[in-house]
Amino acid sequence: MTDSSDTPKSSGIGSLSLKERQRQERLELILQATETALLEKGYHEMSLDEIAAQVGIAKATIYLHFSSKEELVISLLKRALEASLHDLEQVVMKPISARARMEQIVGLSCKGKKKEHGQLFFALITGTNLRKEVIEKQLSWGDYLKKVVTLISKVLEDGKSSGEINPAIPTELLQFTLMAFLSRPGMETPFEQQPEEYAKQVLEILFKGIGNPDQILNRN
Amino acid sequence: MTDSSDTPKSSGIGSLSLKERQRQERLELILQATETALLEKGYHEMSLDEIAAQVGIAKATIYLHFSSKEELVISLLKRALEASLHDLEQVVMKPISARARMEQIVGLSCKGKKKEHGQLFFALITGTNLRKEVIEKQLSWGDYLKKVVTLISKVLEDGKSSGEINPAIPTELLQFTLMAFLSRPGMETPFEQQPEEYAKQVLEILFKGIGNPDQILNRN
Amino acid sequence: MTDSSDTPKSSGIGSLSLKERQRQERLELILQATETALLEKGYHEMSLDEIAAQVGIAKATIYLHFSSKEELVISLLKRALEASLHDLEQVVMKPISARARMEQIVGLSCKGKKKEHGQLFFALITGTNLRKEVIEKQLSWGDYLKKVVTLISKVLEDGKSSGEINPAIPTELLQFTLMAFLSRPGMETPFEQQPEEYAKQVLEILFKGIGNPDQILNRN
Amino acid sequence: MTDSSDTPKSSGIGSLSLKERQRQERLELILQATETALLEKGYHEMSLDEIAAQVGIAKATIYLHFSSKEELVISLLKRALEASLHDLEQVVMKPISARARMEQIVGLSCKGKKKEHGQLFFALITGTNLRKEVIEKQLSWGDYLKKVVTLISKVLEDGKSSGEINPAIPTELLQFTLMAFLSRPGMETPFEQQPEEYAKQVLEILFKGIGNPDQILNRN
DNA sequence: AATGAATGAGGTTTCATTCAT
DNA sequence: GATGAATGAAACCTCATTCAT
Repeated sequence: MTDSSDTPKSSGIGSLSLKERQRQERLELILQATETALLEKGYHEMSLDEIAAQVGIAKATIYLHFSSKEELVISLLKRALEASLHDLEQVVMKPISARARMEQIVGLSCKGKKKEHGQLFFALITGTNLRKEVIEKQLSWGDYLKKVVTLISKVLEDGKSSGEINPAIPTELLQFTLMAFLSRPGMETPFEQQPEEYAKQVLEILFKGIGNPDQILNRN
Repeated sequence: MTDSSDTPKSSGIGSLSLKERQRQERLELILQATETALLEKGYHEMSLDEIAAQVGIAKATIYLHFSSKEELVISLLKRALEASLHDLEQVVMKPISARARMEQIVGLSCKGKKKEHGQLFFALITGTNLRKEVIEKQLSWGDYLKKVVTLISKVLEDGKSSGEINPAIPTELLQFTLMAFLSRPGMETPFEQQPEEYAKQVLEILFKGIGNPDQILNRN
Repeated sequence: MTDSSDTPKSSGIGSLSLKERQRQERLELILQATETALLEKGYHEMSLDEIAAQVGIAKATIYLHFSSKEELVISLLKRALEASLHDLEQVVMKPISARARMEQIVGLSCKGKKKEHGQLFFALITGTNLRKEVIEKQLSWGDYLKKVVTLISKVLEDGKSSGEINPAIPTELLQFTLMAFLSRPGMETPFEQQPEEYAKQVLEILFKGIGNPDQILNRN
Repeated sequence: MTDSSDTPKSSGIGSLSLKERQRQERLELILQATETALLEKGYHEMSLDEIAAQVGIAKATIYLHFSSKEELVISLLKRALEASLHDLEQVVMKPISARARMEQIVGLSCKGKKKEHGQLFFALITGTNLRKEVIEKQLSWGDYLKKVVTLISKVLEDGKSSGEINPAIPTELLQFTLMAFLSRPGMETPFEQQPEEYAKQVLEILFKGIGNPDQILNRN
């Protein structure tokens, strides 16, 4: 109902009124507290009482910004998804080789965690414990996935065009292969502390394969 | 408290008494209903009222088999984890090439779903929405992962020994690479309906890489 | 409904049939377990599961002897009340001085505890946590009290007749005074381990009072 | 959790804010309803549904004042114990004869009932049916008894010093004797409607004893 | 605008009691 | 006759949501 996009009531004075700025700050605090709680405990274990206490406001005040608990979380996740989509787009558009871009994409999925936009891509949703129904309908998860796939496809096609990537492999399969490295299966990645190093290694494998080069040479 | 491993009183007649068989059947029904509800709605959204109604028994009856909601779910998941570990072990021990075994392992993660032992590996836990604390303490998730990694490592080492797999790649990285294909990032795999075909393709990529063979040859 | 006074079905053989004797033994075990649990935990905290387990029978078997949990406890208490009334009567009828009998009555309230008939008199009911309604209607607590008072009155009247007790004191007041020493206010009595010694001391006080004899003499 | 000792935010206006006063009033209503139910039915038979209905509020509202059923009852009893201790202390400190004070102490145990602070002393706890464990741990019943005994001892020692009480009788025995009259054995006291008259009579007996004065005189 | 207070709906759990074998 | 199994009724407690101030 009430949304973060509410326009301030009086834009006459300079820019935003003091009240309005405070309001925005509070909204930000609520979202941050929610993010922390959500990643730590998941949707159901997290209570609005807790968040209000964390921010230092009354529980009812949350309802001035969001019409329900679900809307609060959805709103948070939407922002995160948009941000991750934005980041992904930035990388995809870079004027560098396809492999270099792929490396950065894999790196993206390791950074961030709770700091920047809350991990990246899939891992974000995984830990929330939201109903699938909600994820699909409210977050348009399907649409999100499609956009991600489209962006990634562009890089892959670029790779094929430039001769970096084997054009014989169907793009659909390449998509899935790359995306498999973007979520985490509940276990820590190796090189957890050095995402760049990790991404480099993954790409090396991805491109050269794990097969023994001797046998491959022999095969030809 | 009461567990599925309770041995029947074995009155010596034939096999299991009628009562005992009925008991086992109902326990199985409860577990199935729970699995369905768990995968569909997650731990919190699922209620015992619902499960009891589904099975056609009174809610209190569930407590004859499990001492709490948590124990019910934990018990279900434990069975599934053990089953998946068993399946994995079977494959690992087969006297076939490492690559063939890896192909079957990847295939395992696609089959089953709710049918056989409830998906496989990680995906199973992902959708439950159980508290991390519970997952670790009650399910020994850490131990489970270690066992999986150990089994997979065996195949990978075998591959290195037989010359199938590039020995220059650290096994730790190989482990993670393979496991990345065993969980699903919330999206359908391509060839969803033909796990074997899908597994074959993945292995092809995994071994040969996605790099353009021409360039690779040139690089040497 | 079913009561302990059930007559055996076939009294034809000698005395009681084997079955019947076993039945009586089991009933006794149930009552004992109930007494223990009742004194330890009170009516509500005590469960039939617990008692059945203690005796080593199925919970449903208890219902072959008593038609409800309440009836079981009532039955137990009734027996105890009757027994205590019997003991009291024995003492009252003894051909000894009133004071000696009073001493023994006070002593009665200290002995027994869980051993014999479960404490005595009031203390028994105090710890059970039964609804007052039940205590009155099912146990006829009022009738019980009346009988106790009547018996005690006899001793007191005897004391007055024999010149031991001051005839100027109303018997009603004497009754209450003596009975005050028959229940315990949730605290241990002094001389807890020597009821006889304790009873002797109480009687000494009861007869001579706690006033300073010098002043009393002076007063006259 | 929230306790009756929470200080109002004291907004500086006059005394307590309207909200705060209403809050206190309802808390008082809850406690009264609880007291009634507790004395009437005991801890287990009494339900929060019932109390809420009695007060005319929702069940959940009770949890705004007390974090659990147990805490509610404990809180009620604590207040009553403290009040009774306060009353006792007032009497003990009065600059009147020991006997006069003892008379008032006995009188205390008859007044009040549900009206003032909920009976007095022991009788209060007796009817609640709380687990012994709780009574001891949460209510510090042992400590309470000790304080009562200490206060009473003071009066008794005073009596010995002033020559009112026979110094040959051990104080410990005197304590118990007096306290025997402070609890009620489940029966009504005589002179129920005139506590002062009753107390006077008890003290008369307590001091002079029930022995026949003629015999006592003769004995000397 | 902000909040403290109130609540209704729902969930898990316990047990005395019944019934088919 | 004895029992294991099944159950219904009820209790406590939580929390997202609303409302009066």
